[in-house]
Amino acid sequence: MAILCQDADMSQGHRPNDDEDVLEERVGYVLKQAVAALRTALDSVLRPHDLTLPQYACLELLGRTPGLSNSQLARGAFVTRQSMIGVVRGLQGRGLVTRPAVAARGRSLPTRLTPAGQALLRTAGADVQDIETRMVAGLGPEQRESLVRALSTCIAGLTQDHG
Amino acid sequence: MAILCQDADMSQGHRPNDDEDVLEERVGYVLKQAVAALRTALDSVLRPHDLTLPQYACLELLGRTPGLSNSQLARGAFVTRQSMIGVVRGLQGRGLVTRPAVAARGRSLPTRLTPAGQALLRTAGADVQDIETRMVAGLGPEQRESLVRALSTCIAGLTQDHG
DNA sequence: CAGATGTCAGAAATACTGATATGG
DNA sequence: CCCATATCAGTAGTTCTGACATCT
Repeated sequence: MAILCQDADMSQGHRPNDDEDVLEERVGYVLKQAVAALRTALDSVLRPHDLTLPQYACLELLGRTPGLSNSQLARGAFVTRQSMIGVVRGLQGRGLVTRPAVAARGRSLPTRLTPAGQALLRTAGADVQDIETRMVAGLGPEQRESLVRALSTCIAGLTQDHG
Repeated sequence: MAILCQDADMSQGHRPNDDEDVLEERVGYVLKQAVAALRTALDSVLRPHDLTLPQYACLELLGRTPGLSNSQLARGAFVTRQSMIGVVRGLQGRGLVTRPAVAARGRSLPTRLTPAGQALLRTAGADVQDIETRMVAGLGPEQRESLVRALSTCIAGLTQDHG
């Protein structure tokens, strides 16, 4: 049991022992805590740009890979397809992305950044980059590498088949 | 820029170079991916117990520290106070937690597990423990320790003051 | 007075479920 | 037929914002 709990006043009545299974419990806990902190920091720098995190993620994905479909964007931004429909429409209404009205091939409607979308991605992206830089500022290159490797191992353990 | 994106078909047009700033970008990315995988796994084992993740987090927090207030539970479960009100009421309606109607001291209404809540926490907690065990199964003890340390460093970098 | 807490209300974004339809 | 896609509808849980009252 672990996953969650914070610094409130958990000090009373718990007192981890620095060993046992406490360690493995804390992995899920600090994982969630780290993402919460990252989320808060990103929200604060995205707000001045009038962008939510899913919206920014959408822009970044399109800047990296133009022409992604709605489903691809949804998977990439960790939201449902239904939610991504609203996100893309919001960006479309602000003239940040374009989308063909009819599919040229299949059902996919490839979305692309407009010049305005590219400009916003550049400015907002710089602020986001600052956050990420600050996040890993306390880690050396090899520590960052092992962090990414360890997290990838965790992901693999969670997503593999088992029963 | 990074934070997000998944395995879809990002292979076209990106091709990370294994060096440069790509690494630091991937930290936010794999972080989010790991939490998403963890969330999915937890949801699936919690569903048979008729528990959402916030509900389970609430039970676990109360099992660890009986008598927590609504605000403390909210912080610990990474949800807002308003959301935790609904979570606690749901658990209260199922007879899993108890809460005094009036505050004995101050405004805090300390919540505690009922015997039924303790029993459910034991059974559901075992399933959750399995998930966490599977998540870190591919890591050695020292790798788990350095993972927790690295994440804590990231949290510190994100939460410290800066202008 | 400031600060933490408990609660309420309304608007907005999101998730979940289920359903329909098209295309490979 | 199977699967991925795009989209819609309804319900529910969550967030955000703002507000008010109580207690330390």
